[in-house]
Amino acid sequence: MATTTVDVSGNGKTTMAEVARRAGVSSKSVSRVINKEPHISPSLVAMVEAAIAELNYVPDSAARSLAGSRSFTVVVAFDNPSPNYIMKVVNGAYRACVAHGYHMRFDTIDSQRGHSSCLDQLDAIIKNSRIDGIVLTPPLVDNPLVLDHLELHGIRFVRIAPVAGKGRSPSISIDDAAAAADIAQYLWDLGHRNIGFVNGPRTHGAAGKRRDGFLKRLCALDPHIEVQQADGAFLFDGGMEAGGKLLSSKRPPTAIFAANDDMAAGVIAACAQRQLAVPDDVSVVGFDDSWIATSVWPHLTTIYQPIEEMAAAAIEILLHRGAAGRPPEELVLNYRFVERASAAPYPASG
Amino acid sequence: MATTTVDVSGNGKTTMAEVARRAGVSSKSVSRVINKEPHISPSLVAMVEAAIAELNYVPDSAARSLAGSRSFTVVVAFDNPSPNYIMKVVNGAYRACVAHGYHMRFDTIDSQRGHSSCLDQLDAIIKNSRIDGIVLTPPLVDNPLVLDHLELHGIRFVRIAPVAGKGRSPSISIDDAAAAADIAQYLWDLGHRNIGFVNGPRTHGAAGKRRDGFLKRLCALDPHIEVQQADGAFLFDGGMEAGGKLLSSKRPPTAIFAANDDMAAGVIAACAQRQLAVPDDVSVVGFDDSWIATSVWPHLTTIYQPIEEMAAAAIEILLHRGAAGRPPEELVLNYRFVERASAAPYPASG
DNA sequence: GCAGAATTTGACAGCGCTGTCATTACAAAT
DNA sequence: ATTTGTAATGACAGCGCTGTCAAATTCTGC
Repeated sequence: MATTTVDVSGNGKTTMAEVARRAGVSSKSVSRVINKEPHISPSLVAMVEAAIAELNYVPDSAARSLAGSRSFTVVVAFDNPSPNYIMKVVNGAYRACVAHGYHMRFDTIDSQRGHSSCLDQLDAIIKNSRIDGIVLTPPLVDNPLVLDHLELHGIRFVRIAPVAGKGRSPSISIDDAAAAADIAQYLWDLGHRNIGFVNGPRTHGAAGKRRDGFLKRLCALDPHIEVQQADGAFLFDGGMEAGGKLLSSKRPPTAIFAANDDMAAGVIAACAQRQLAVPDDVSVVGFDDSWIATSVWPHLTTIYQPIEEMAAAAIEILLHRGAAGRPPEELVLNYRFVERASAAPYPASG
Repeated sequence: MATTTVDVSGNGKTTMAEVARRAGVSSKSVSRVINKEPHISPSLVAMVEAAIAELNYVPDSAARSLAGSRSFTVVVAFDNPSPNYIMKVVNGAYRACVAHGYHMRFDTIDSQRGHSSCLDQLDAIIKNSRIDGIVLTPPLVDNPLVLDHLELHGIRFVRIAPVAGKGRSPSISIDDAAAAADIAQYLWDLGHRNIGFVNGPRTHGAAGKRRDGFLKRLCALDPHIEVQQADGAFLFDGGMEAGGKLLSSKRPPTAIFAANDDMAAGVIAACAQRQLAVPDDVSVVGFDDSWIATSVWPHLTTIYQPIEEMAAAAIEILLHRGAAGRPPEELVLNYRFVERASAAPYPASG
């Protein structure tokens, strides 16, 4: 098909009735095609779709939600300390929503404030105005209370990077364990044999997967390896403190893998504080390829997660489920190892 | 057929007709009160408002936009490299929108791609579906083409931190010049006499204001002072490069003020590269108090801008204009000097 | 072949609100 | 007292779409 971009000159508010007239059918038939209702003939579909394309018709979501039962609104829920992560998710989800004529809301659920508060916040979101679905991000995705509550209220949801509750909802993730294993292998191949790990919060399932994948590969490489670990809560300060702990142990590691970039940046700061050069004295690797990965020196070697795509995919699944070809319930997207300058061979060779 | 009225406590499904019945008036009168139309008696207002409160009524925005001419959608437009800044604006604007039952869209306008492209992108936003207003953020706010275009199309807009085109729209800002002057004074009081400045992009008006305020105060303190400057484009790498330039001049400054935090972080990295300790050898001050301010070591001494409040205020002005007490057209919010650990007395005393 | 079922389409009535116009009430002007 | 004007309210018709129901059409099986 040629790229027939119909110009919007003067256009702007074509109605369903016009499309119907153009296609020589009733407006209800147009509605049926748009909503992919069952029992419509292929020829009807063809005619209507042609008319829609010719008139460059876009359904009015206000009218749709007034007449129908759907709100054309989905919400993206967060309980995450990193604005970089949130921003990417919001961006990806937002674009996908706009592309489908949906509205996107986003809300923060502070699960630190206890179970009941958490559910109250959830209630506020779902009762406020009936929503068509919700995208959950870590660490909300692994909170059984939240999942129970959503199921109880019959709210459809899609989860990004869940660890627990497999099968309770469609999900999008990357293979965190494999990515962490890649890092382990990378560091090993660089010659490092004394490697430290900075863990994320316990509530964050993906952090655990990264840890497991990392440790498992290291154990496979050397069953007797000892990996020193410290917790950093996914925050810069936590990473700095954890890095300090590792670096001042009796056997300081020559390489440290932090489960996210913020903590990796903190580890670099801890190195600087001790006059240790990165990567010459200590190699540091992060995870996420977030904004901060290139806002430290040296730029972080890290794992790129296609967060925007993941969020967009989550929206797609939320919106298209029940339609013709049902998309896979558990989508795993590709990560990418990003080699920058924060890790180097050991012992330093040049 | 039995309508299972799964009642929600109060909220949920009350219609305007119910409110009207409750108040003993016509539904149109309720509508008038809600929309603050002229020529309504105080007694009517009182009755209707009481009924609204008792029934916990919330107007349905889908129905409102279908029936009326408004879309209940505002857009926030960006052309900004910093996700931290965007995130804060989005957050503040979003909350304000939700509080008023409005939808928020946000879009990026890439003005690097030339004038016509820039206007095309703007057109796509305002033609897509008629919007009720637009919030402009720097550096879009000072782009005369954008302003002209918006005015031409009769789109109302509010600007955050504009420099040029005073009076062309309501605006929200902080006193960038005064804040920068505070920093100059602070550094001066610390004993620094050789001070460098890292500038933001030329297109970003506020960066210029910071520069001017900073320089002016320094000149007032010492008319013969020489301030070395470099450009950093508001980015980490740019700041690092600019810092490097300053630091390797024949007369390296003992203190550097960067026009935003990202560049300040870059300056710190440049110091580290040269084995210069911050703040002992070099003091560094940033601007914005963004996420990165506490994601570097030492944490940045900087200026806190109430970005979320500014964005929320922008939305308020956009939505309430024309209503009773018209808010001030040029709102100036307070900044706050945030003293952390990246600046110290010179010469170092302890 | 024909009753009964399933498929495919259209007519029509609202969804909850606002714009328009008609109507009332009452002050000011003639 | 009558006209004129304006403030204050209501009746009613849609906005653009979908749900319901009925009608037309095409299949089934026996």
